[in-house]
Amino acid sequence: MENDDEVIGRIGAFGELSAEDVDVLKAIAGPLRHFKRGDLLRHEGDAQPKMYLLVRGWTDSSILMPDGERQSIKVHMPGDLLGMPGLAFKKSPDTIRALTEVVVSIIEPSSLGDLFMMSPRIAAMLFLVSQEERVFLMDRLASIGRTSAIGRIAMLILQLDARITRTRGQQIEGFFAPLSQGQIGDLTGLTAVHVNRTLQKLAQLQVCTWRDRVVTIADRPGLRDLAGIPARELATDHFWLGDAPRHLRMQAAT
Amino acid sequence: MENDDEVIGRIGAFGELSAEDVDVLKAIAGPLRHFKRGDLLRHEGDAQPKMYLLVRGWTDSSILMPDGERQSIKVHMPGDLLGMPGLAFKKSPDTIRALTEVVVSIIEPSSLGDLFMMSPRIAAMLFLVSQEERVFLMDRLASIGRTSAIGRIAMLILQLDARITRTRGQQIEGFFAPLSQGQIGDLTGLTAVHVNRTLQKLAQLQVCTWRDRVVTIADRPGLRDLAGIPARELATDHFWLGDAPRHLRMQAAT
DNA sequence: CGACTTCTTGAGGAGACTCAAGGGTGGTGG
DNA sequence: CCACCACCCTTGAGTCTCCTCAAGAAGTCG
Repeated sequence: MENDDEVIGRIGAFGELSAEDVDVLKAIAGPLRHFKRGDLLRHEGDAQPKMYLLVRGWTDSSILMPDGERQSIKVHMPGDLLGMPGLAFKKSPDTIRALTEVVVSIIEPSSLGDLFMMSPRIAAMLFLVSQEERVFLMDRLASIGRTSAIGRIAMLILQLDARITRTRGQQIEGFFAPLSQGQIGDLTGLTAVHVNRTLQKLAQLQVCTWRDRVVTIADRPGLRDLAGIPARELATDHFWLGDAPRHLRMQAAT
Repeated sequence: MENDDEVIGRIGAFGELSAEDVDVLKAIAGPLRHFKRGDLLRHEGDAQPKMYLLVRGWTDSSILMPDGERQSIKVHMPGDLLGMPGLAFKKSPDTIRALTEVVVSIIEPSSLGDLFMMSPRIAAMLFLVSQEERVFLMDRLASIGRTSAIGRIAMLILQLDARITRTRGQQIEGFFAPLSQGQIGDLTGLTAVHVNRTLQKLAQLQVCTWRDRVVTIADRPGLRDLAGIPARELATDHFWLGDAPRHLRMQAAT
C-alpha cells in the first residue's frame, strides 16, 4: 500500500491520526486483489463474508429480488470499507459488484479484532463510519419512500457529489459517474425507462445533466429543493474518543 | 436498573457475557427518564445528540419531509439502543418519538468512549449491532424500492415478528403492535388509505390480520413469499472477537 | 461485422394517491 | 356523568405517476 490516504480512507474525517495510527491501519490491510468491470466481489448468500478496503474504482452493493430485479444499496468509492454489514450474519446479505476496474485490499475479521484490542480510538472511529452509513441509508429510505422520481434522482446526485467533494476537498461542477440509466434505476427504485425521462426533465429544468457518464450540476440549491432532505454535517470534535493516540494505547495495554 | 437483560439488550446475541461484562454495561447506563405516548425524545436538527437504551415501551425513528410527510425508519423495542447514528453528526438526523409509555436510560458519549477503552470485546459487539442495523435498513430499502404495497407490509410484519420472537425466545402467532395505519404508512412509504386497503387484502388472502393493534400471523411462509426478501441469520461464532472472559472459558471447558 | 448493451421514444395500463365523507372510539373537561 | 373533540378506521370516486411492452437508433466489444 503505497499511499497513506488509501488506508486512512474515511476514518480521517472523525479525528487526527498519528503516524502510529496509520501504521496500525497499514498492518490491517491485507493483500490486494483486482476485478474487472462487472465482476462480483461476492454474491448474496456466500458464506463467511470478508471485508474489503476499496483502493481503486467504483463498486455497488445490492440486494436481488426473486423476480430478478435488483435494489442497489449504495455506490462505493475509493476509501470505503466494503462488506462490514456482512460480519454480523452467517451469509453475505448483499452482492458486491465492480462498476469499473477495481482494486481492493482484503481485510480479515481477525485483523478487525486486533484493531479493537490494540487501538480503541481507531475502532471507535470505525464505529462512527458505520453510524454515518446508517444515516446515509436512512436518507435513502426517506428519499425512495417519500419523494417522486425527480426527487430520488436529485438525492442520488447530491450524495454522489457530496462524497466526491469530500475526497477532492473542493466542489466541482462536473464529475465522472460510471452508472448506466438502468443502474440509476436500481439505486432509486425506478425503471430504466423512467430514469431516462426524469433525467430529461432535470436537464429541461436547467438543474443538472447526466450524459455519457458525466454529471454536471448547474444548480445545487435547486437539487436540494427537489431532494427535500437536508445536507448532513459530520461531527468532527469527538472529545469522547479520548486523548492523544499514544496515551490511549498505553492505558489500554495495562 | 434491576434486570441484567435490560442492559444486555441486543448485544448478547453475538457472544456470551460474563458477570464483569454485565457490570461494565450497568456502569454505562445512565439515569432513567420517562416519556408519554406521543412525546418526542428528540427532534430532527437538535444539537449534541445523546444515546438512549430503551428499557420499556416502543419508539420510532423518523425523518420529516418538507411537505410535512414523515418517513419512519424503524420501530424500536426494549433492549434497542437509540440515537447511535446521531453520534457521527452535528445535529440529530432523526426524530425519535414514543409510540407508547416509554422508559429510557440516558447514555453519555463519554461512557461509550470508556467502553471502547476498557472493554474492546463489548465494543466490538456494539459494532456488530450497528452492522445488523445496517442490514435491517438495506432490507427495508429493497422492500420499499422494489416491492408493491402488500410486499412492504408483509416485510414490516416479518421484521416486527422476528424482533419479538428473538426477545421472547419462541415464535408466537399473535402480538401487540401499537401502530396506527397512518404510522404503518409512514414506515412503508404508503398512505394510510392504501394501508387500510392492503391490510384487507392480507386478511382476505388468509395470510395475516392486523386489527386493534394486534397482529395475527396465519401463514408465515406466505408472508415471506409476499415480502420477497429472505430471513437473515445472525452469525454468533465470532472467533475474531478474541477470547471470552476467563471464567467463561472455564465454564465452556467443563 | 455481428452481438450485446445502452439510450430513446411511444402507447396503454395499473397501482397508489388525493379528496371527500361517515362512523367509531377514547380522552378530556365541564 | 355527559358532551365534545381529536384521532382513527373505512369506503368511494377520480386522477396521476410510474410501469409494461415494444421497437428502433446508437454505441461498444470481441
